[in-house]
Amino acid sequence: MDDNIDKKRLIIKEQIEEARELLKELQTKINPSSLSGHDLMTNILCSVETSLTMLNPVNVETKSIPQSSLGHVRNGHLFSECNSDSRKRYRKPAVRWTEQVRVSAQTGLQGPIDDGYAWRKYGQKNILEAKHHRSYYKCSYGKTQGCLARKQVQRSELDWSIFDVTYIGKHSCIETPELLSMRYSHNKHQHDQRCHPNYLKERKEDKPLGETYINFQASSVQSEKGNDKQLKSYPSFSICSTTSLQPNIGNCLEASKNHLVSTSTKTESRSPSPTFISTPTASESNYKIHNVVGYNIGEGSLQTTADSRDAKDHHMIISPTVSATSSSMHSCSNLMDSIWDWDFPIDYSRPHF
DNA sequence: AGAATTTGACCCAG
DNA sequence: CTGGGTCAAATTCT
Repeated sequence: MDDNIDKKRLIIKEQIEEARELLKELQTKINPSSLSGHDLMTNILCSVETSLTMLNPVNVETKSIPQSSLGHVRNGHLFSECNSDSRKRYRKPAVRWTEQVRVSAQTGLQGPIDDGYAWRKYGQKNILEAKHHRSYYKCSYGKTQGCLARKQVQRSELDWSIFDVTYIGKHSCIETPELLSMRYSHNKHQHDQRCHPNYLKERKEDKPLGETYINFQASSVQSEKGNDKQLKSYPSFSICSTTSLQPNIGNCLEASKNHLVSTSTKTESRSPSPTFISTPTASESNYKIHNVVGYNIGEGSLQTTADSRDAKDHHMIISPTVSATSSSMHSCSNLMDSIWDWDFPIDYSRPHF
């Protein structure tokens, strides 16, 4: 029974990974001057990554990522574009997620390198009780375009070959055509990177390569309905994303009909109980993805993240019967966009899986 | 010379 | 008070 589920998940995962790689390929073929097209592809890629994440909760090492070691984002600094008044106002924490990237002697020079963005290192700290220092990067366009994206890179405590890369905030910068064409263009990218004099040095230090793990971290949201206050915790989810290249874009998003990854909400003290719901399908090779980002609130409904613009209406409901199909990339993108809120309020406790 | 990195000091949430 | 995050001057690199 468990084997059956694992097989199905494996197939779904392979299909989505295939989709991801082909989307990246497609992205490189889009006219770089067409920002909307590129943005669309980026959104789809994000959605695919998210789906992969939901499919692989148990594949990630159960390494503890203590809240303290992940630190926090202070409003004043992260949102430094604010004037001194608005610095004091509450701002939602920026979206934050962690990728774990494995580096090995054998595969160190293969696979996707970096994330295609230009980063500038602005700090390095030794972290208490951590063997390895943490490096701090911000987007190179932070000054010129006010992009607030940051990332932190730290070698894993448990596995020397794994780097924890924590991304904080969305890129708001407009990339140059050169960057756009470089992004997701594996061959060119790898060539450029390897030929860059800094490449070996950077790779040795903080530019992990190869297998990637992504942890979307848990959050707690206090919602108000009338006079009732309710604290809801949204469990984290994680995924190991391998980088296999497959030749066929075919139906990448035809994932598992009747497969649903969901998690339950909790109130106050109860632990969240991540649930993988699966029912048999007629054909294991023909899958369709359901909304995988959401929270089971009972009666067949899923609840997703808060609408940040309205604190009193902290969530929206998505029916699990809505499904994404591969018939239209655009509709898929819209759907995925609807289920993933980049302004998701997040806290930084360790993954549950 | 300009860009990028390093590193000690500072800030401030917890 | 502690320690993670950031700043910015000094240093190194291209």
